[in-house]
Amino acid sequence: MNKEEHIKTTAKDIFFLKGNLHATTQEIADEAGVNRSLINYYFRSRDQLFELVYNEAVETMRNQLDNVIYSKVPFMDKLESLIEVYMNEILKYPYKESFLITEICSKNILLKEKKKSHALITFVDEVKSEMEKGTLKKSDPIHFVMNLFSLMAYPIIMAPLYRKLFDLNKQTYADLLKERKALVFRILCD
Amino acid sequence: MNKEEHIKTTAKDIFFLKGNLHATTQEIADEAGVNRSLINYYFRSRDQLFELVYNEAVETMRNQLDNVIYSKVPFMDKLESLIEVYMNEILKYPYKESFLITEICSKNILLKEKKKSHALITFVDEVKSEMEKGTLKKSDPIHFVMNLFSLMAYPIIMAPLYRKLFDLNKQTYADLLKERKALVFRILCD
Amino acid sequence: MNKEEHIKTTAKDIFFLKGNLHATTQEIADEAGVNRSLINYYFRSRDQLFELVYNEAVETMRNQLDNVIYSKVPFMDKLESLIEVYMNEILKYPYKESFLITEICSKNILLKEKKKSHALITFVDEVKSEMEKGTLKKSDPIHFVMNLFSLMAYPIIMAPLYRKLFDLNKQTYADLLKERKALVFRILCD
Amino acid sequence: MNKEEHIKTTAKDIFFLKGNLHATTQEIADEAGVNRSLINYYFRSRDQLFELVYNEAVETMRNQLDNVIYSKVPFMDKLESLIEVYMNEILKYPYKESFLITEICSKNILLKEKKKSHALITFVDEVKSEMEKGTLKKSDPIHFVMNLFSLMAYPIIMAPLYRKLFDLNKQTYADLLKERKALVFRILCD
DNA sequence: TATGAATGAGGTTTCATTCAT
DNA sequence: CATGAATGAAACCTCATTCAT
Repeated sequence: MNKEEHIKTTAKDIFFLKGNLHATTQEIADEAGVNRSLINYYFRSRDQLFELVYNEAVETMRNQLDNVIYSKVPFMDKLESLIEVYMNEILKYPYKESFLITEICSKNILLKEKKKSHALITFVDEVKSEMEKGTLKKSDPIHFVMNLFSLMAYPIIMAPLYRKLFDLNKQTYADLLKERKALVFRILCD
Repeated sequence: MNKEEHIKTTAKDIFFLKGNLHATTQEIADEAGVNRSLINYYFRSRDQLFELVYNEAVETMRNQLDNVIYSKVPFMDKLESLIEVYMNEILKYPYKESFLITEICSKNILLKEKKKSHALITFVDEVKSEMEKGTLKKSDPIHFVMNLFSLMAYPIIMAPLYRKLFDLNKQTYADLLKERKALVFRILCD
Repeated sequence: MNKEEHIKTTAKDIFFLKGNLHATTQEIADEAGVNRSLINYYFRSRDQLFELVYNEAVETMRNQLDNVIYSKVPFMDKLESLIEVYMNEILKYPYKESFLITEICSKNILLKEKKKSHALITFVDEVKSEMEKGTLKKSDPIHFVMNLFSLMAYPIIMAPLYRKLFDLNKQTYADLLKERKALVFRILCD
Repeated sequence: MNKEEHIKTTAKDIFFLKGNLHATTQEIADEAGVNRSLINYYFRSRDQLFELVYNEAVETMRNQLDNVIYSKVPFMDKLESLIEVYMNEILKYPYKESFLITEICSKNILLKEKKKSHALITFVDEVKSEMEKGTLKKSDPIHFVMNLFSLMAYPIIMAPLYRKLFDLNKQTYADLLKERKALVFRILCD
């Protein structure tokens, strides 16, 4: 069993699945069943471990979305895939987005990434062209993108709140989220 | 100038406007221009200060929404007001929601509040009756509520990310958000 | 109601009756029902308040013992009175002795008092002369004094421990202590 | 040199030999010649260190007394041993008893220990049977126990006071205490 | 005389990190 | 490769005390 990889996986789960973004090195070490110093040995510092697993998670997501966006299928099929892929991914690590919000957005860690995402430009262009064709309702494509991601992400990252508010158990809520895949599609395309 | 109130306001801004949820007592004291111990003098501990300002912010929001929901106006007008009020409020302290996500949702702080919100039930009932009348498209009212809040909140709490992705300045983004008020209404009621 | 006197009495009870030698000014103020700053106003500092009430308690004790020692009665009567008076006094503020032990003995606060107690010398002289007369068993009078005070004080300051060890309620233990008055006398004089 | 053990020993001496019950972690660290945080590393908190060394000291005492009490020797020999052992032990850490008085007795830390000491019961029974045999003067055995421990402990824990009162140097007082071993025996058995 | 506000000293604890093996 | 020991930098909190009415 590769300890380095094991620590990374454990950390990823603690941070982005369990949502314990402020887990200490001790907590991670305990959960992974290794000595705390080992974390420093492999990753130099807690922050570097964090950054590493965060970047890996982002990378995985980006790859999947790129695959969809650059696939040669009609737009509507692409949109459907995108919803499927994105919602599945975000369900895997719901707190990765939370992290985006609280940590990255407030500090300006984002500023590091310089170039605008090519995949994003590609997708926006397709949206624009669909609007011109009349297959999508006309509006600023940015709104389209925002709507899309809002409708997908927010109910997932706010799951605990909504489950509480509407008194829903895990399975019921999971079913609700599954329904949303079709629902989101309909809202955006009708 | 009342220092107690001033510390509270400063803290609220640091926590929920600037998004520095982990601000130390020293940072808060410095920003407020007071001696650090004064924070303990008034609020006993950092945590109690935090809880206090958080609860106050939640309370303010709740009151505003209640006013809208219990107002005697036609549903569509009510929905319009609700969008107006909620988006304005969330713009005031965007990171209050972030806090909800990362801290409250992951731990089970939510469990404290026992009863389901009466205002929420009222609103859901109205949604249901509009669906029966045919003025809203039929679906699970929970989806309606989720859609509504997703479309409003997510673009605001993700503002820094979107501004970066689409390379937009503050004003442009603010205009975009203003546009959304009508847009969200249309999406839900089309 | 004289607040200065009231604070003093309250402090004395907290310190030497309840045994809370480390009571804070706040605790004392609360118990006395006054503002904490008032304590500083009257007594300058916590330490000075402490010293004051301690000295007063010591003074009271000393006066009572002096009265007995300098009284013109036969030695055996004097000894009986002394036991009566001392045990009653120590029951009033059992933790005053504890304080002696932990605080005064370890630091050298005692060094301040310069002259040997005249009353003590008087008493020791009388013990010596009783020993010469044969009414008391011969030994170093210091041992006599130590025995006397040990037998009286220790069971009182250790009351909570003994009550626990022998599983005795308050009243039973009080009765036991009352019995000791005669007992101590017998042990020393038999 | 094992630092953990060394810290414990140092703390024990500071607390129960020197009588500085309120020694700070810094003082202990300085005295032990270690970094202050090391105390937390090994013992988690100052309180836990304190409890640990206190319990160890109590345990040592208890073991020694148990050995004496459960030894198969005539009662009078046992009593002599008990005096020898107890006085030696209490001389080692005189302030351990002080702690008992001020801290434990006033709060109800004692309540934790549930069962009555078996050794104590054994000893009391033996005392009772000696009284019936007529080798000890008849009285409540509790008084016998109290007398015994009072005569041994009090002059030791009050040593600084008595040395001052009678103007005795360390050696003279030590000699006096040594004399007391026989003296206490005589008083109880005469 | 009395008090609420404000301060500063001093203590404890947590935690990431470094050291030495 | 792995670990236990050790360190130092923050952070927090409590409290006595002082200040200004």
